[in-house]
Amino acid sequence: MQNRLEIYNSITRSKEPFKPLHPPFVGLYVCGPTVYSDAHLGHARPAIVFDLLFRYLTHLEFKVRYIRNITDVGHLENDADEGEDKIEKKARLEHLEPMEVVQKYLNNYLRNMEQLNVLHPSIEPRASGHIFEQQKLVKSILEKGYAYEVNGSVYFDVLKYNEKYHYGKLSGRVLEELQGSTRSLEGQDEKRNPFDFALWKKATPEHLMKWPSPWSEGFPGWHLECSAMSIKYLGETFDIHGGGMDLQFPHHECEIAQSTAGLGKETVKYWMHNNMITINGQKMARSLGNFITLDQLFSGEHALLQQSYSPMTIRFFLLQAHYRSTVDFSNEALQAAEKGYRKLMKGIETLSKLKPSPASTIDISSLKNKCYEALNDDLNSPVLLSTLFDVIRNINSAYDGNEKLNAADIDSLKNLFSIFVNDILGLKDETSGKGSEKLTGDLMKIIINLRQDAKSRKEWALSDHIREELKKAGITLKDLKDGAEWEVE
RNA sequence: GGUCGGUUUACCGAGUGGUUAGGUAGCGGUCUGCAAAACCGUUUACGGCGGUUCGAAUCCGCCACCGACCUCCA
Repeated sequence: MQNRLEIYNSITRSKEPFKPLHPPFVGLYVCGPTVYSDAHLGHARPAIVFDLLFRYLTHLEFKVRYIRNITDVGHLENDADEGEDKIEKKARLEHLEPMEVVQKYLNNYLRNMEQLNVLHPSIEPRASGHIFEQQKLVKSILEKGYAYEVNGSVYFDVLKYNEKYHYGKLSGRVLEELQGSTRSLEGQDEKRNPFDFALWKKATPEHLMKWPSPWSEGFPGWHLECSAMSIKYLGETFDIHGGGMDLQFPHHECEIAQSTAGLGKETVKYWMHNNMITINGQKMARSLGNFITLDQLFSGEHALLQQSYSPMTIRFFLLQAHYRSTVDFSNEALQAAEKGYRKLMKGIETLSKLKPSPASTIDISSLKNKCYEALNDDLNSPVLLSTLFDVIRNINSAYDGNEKLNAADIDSLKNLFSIFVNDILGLKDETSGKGSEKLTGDLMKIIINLRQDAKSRKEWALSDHIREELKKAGITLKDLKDGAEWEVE
């Protein structure tokens, strides 16, 4: 099983057998968010996709070091390497320190990830904490002659790089074509070519987040942090680098160029890219303003939402599609996912209630293999789920007495769901815990309504009896002008 | 304009050159005091036009439409 995993490598545009560089160790780096506003549905996608990969590799007994960075510096608001820093802009708008903005939205992002049952990566490094490493890489690139300094800023020399290496190999860009199509922008006169990109930017006087360097008081270019931090924690060559498809160009292309120029060799073996969430057929993105935040999904408070959707519904919804396909948001699709998710959870509960028969009428011997085959085929979670639903139907049939399962088969099915549903897909039953609060509320509503009926019929003995019994159970009932409220002692 | 990807039954969404994906919804039935759940059955599709083939939704070509990237972006 262990060596059968195939993953789609963006750089070769084909599925390849996964062979770690140094088994049993696996290095995995994924581009995390820039924390300057609430996380939206689009942020959940890579988090869940690579959580699935992390969980599966761990299940296969690889020793995975999973790095997911937090970008807290260096993202400029406007066109290429010019304009205001996004975090600083938000800080100005909200009257906060830039690092306060970062902390606020980072906390929120991490809370959302926990709600989605996304495991914490091994390390969650922040760009601002790795300025030294980034400067070191800039120095190395300068020494090798692939960068130039102008007025305290350092730019990567793409043309020079392309003489020896291949700029555009990941995204399929051809430099001559880029030359024609790259927009000419204001304030780019420092660059030798419009497709050159900043490694270090000299800060303007009003810029808040800046650090001393040999070139100027300034800040690192956006692409640099991932190169520097992946090298620091995973080494000069590592296994997998992931992220959203929208990062393929220019971000990942520039990363490849920087790392290759600085180290003289390729760093990443497998590039994996998850596809986008769309809404009305268009990409969901902060900059397009068509996003729904995760908090809004969980609470239902958004004009486009007909209801709230639980974190596990969202997780199930995303796992029902393959990670390289786009997923279009709609209430209809989410409601279907909610019901499907509940059916799965209920089926697992039914399994635990099943009474063993002497012999089974269902052959479950090939199930586990089918599940592994689905995952081994480039993490095909939809096919895995379809296999699991076939099992659910069998379990329900057995519960209805149409099929039979013996004790050993019931045990191995329990084991199967524990592995694939809980451990690998990361789906958990959320009807207990948080759900029980809702249940209590609903129960109380029923009791209170019954008591109101009794009161309206002047059945005071009964209504007092209900109140007393609730008191014994630790619930205080308070009659209001119309209706009643209650609280637990 | 360039590069890349997509178009599947009512909706979502997999997939393979010839055999039921799965979920949701609908319809009929079983069960049931009613309802719900569950089960069984059912509706059976692959953008258009050509080509290859004994056979294509699956391979090739052309066309149409949609999208992503070419600015920041998950």
